[in-house]
Amino acid sequence: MGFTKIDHFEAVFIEEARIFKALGHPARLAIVKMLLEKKECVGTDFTNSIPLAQPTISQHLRELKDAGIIKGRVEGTAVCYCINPDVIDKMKSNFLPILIDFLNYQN
Amino acid sequence: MGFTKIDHFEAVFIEEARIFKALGHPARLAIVKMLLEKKECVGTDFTNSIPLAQPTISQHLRELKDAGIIKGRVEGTAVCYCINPDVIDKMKSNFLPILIDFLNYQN
DNA sequence: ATAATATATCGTAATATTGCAATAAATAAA
DNA sequence: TTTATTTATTGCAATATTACGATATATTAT
Repeated sequence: MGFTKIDHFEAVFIEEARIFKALGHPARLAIVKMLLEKKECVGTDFTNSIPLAQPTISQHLRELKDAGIIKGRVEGTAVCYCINPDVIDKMKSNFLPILIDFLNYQN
Repeated sequence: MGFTKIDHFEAVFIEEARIFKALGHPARLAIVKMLLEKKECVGTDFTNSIPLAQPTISQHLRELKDAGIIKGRVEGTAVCYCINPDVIDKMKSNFLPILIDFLNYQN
């Protein structure tokens, strides 16, 4: 079908999967890594370094925004993007535990 | 189009996005968390606790296997699944750095 | 050999995702 | 006001994903 039967899963699982999914595309990963490094980027920074058309990049930016990973604020004709500070807490509560479980995993 | 122009992105990015993508579905996240906790599960363990049809779960298991996250070994009529030990290194090299970048992020 | 159990595969339908050209919208500069 | 710049939206085509019933396969038990 192409949809996810999210109603059956715990809310925490769905939220966590949502973040993983948002990071599960090379272009979105590139965007996030640029923001982690440079703190702030405008749209042209992405269109200049990511080999996809501007509307496509705009779409990926919106997906990251919908997932709560980035934020944008209008700055003249440009939009200045940054990591959403709220996502840090999500990483602490969701990502950190599962990563630790992976690293502690004994065969 | 629905396909990803992976040819333009660095191999490391693609590999990393692939892992995130594989974890980006509640059912697959549930499978992985069960395996991290119980070390070993057979197929019925998943079909008993995840509210999806058996073929659907089998499909998710294969995706996790294709992404290199889990392994399966035949055990009588059952298949015994576990975390692929190789994934630990992947987590160390891909997952850990970006998580640290998130946690160290200063606004 | 037959039946039971467990998993995988096939076929198919519905929905989602990815990508881009064209265009709109919004602000800044001339 | 007109033009340039930057971003978002629309419309569309192609491909991918999700889900499940039916069925195949493989092993074990009777």
